[in-house]
Amino acid sequence: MSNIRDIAKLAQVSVATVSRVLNNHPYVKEEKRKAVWHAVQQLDYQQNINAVHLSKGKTFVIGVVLPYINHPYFSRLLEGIADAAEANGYKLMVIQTNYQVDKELEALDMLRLKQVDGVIFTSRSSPWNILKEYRAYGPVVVCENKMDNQISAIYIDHYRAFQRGMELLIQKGHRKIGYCIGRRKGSNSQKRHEAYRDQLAEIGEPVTEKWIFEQCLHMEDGVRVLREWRDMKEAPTALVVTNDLVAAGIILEAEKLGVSIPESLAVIGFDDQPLAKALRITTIRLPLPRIGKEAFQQAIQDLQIIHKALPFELVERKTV
Amino acid sequence: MSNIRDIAKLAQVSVATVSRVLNNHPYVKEEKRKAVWHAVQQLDYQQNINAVHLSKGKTFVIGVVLPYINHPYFSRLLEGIADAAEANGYKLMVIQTNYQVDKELEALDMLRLKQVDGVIFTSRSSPWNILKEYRAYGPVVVCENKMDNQISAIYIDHYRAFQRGMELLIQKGHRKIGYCIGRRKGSNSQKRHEAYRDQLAEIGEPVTEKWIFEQCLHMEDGVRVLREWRDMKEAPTALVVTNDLVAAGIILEAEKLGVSIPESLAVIGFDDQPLAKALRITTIRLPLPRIGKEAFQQAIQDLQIIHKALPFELVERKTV
DNA sequence: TTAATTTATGAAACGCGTTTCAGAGCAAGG
DNA sequence: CCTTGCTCTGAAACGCGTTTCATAAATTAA
Repeated sequence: MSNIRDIAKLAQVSVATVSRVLNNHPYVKEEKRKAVWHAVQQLDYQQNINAVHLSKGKTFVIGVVLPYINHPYFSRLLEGIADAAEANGYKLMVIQTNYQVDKELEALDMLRLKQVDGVIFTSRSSPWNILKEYRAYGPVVVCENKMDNQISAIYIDHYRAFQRGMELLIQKGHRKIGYCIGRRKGSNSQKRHEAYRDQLAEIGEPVTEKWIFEQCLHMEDGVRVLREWRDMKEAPTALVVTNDLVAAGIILEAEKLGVSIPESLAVIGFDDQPLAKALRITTIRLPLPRIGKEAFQQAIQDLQIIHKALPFELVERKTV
Repeated sequence: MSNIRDIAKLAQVSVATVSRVLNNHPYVKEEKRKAVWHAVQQLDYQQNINAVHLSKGKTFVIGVVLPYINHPYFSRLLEGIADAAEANGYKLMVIQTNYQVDKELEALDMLRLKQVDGVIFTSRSSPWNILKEYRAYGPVVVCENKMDNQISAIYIDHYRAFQRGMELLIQKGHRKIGYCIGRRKGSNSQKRHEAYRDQLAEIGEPVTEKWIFEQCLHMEDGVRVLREWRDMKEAPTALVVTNDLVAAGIILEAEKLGVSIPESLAVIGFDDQPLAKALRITTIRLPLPRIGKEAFQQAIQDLQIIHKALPFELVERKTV
């Protein structure tokens, strides 16, 4: 393996000149330029990017933490991030956390150790003050509605989005409404719960804990929910399902068990995945790739801390 | 930012000793050890991992190239890789290529420039000799049936898997059989075509080009296929669909248009995604996470070049 | 008691590209 | 003719952790 000094020697110039040539800097005589390139060929020189990273103090890599890679919500988010990264000449380091705090910490440590220039949290378990602490080492961007003057946030206003879903159901005459969620903690989930609570209060209905289905992430969870729903003595007439995949599971299982949707049970999903369209699921469309894109932009250029809510959109189809 | 030399000065030891302490090497007097840790605290020392990478000539990062992040086939593969990486203390650099050769080259360049210790190709567009060329810079692992004594391959025997699907259809009496594929080139696709051709020859049927549907990756493509199928003067009675998502699109669209499955059209999918189970799609189950896991193992330890086919399994449900 | 080990430590070299700064040479401006 | 102001170069410093090698000191084995 030859290095820049070998090139300098062979081309009879200084390493500074070699560096200039390799990086296309001006102020190098044409003949020296040629001599350098010639030497590069001759010695089959390969740059060691780690030396560049060390020297520049920058890597052009962004860390992305996400709980599950194989979930369309996060896949689409990641896709948006990846497209933006590609467009800006950045690479991505992907950390799958399963919501384990120590994995999230690993991602933050990459920032501290200068392995990445910034970190995007698509979701998290770690307490907020940890993120703030690591903010000192570089940009940290989250995808949730959290106002903090040190950390940028690109998010969906999940309170309003959930509210929109509730409104639709209420407007259609539903009063017994439940919901499905991935997990209870997490600020996005909390916002949704608040919307749920407030909307029910609006119509004078109490919150029924049994109608809140947790651990809803995949299709199988929807199947589980529908079965539980069927076995309830007092069951809701409508469900807000914070994820199309779960909504699809519910709907397909309902079909199998002869439960008519939306007559016996109205379902509204979230995300507007292709699956939702195929199954004609009424859903709240979220601009996931765009969240990813804007979060990325903020991760590489966090000069101004921003908190930006992106718009959602109700897509009415056949399940409400 | 303090560095190891500042620590050495403050602790009144040499940098070598500091390094030993930080890495828990033996042969350091307890008092010096304490002095070093004390200095580390005092100066709030943070290691610069880029210097470590430079010095060690290794980064504990593996590059993963995949055409589409947001596709369950690749998501599941990536998930397997990510789990294995996590278990082995490695990080992943993910490169989404959209099958563009220049993006694939970027991934290979990371290997050349020592940014990653190895590269896994879950799929590719680049010519084989390019991979071979870059093999000199480190392990390159592919997920396709390709025998080359320099590059390891962890794959499904797509010839046999496709054959298995065809056999089932033929056994059920089908003779007019078409298939759906993501793209025609790509060695996995070629193997499948060969199986298709050979199985048809077996029953004395010709290959009908019109019954080969390309660009089938997403649900929408399945919708498109079903519509095209419906408008055919002479249409196949069965389709081998190399991806459950597309199979689902076909089935859901068939339902909408009143086409009965499997009576009017038999469909066999691939992968066995949760969606296939939910829609009761007969499919060939592929061990995607396991491919990812084994490919990863090979990427970090490619002492022996191997070519390993992993087993698939026919899962009979209701669409054939 | 002497030889052979083991423990402990630091200087220096190694991995390697970037960038600053001083200085030289040369052309354009006044 | 003299002063700015480019153009062009290289020495040296900078970013920073790891590892080898020589050496000294302390044990243990013989």
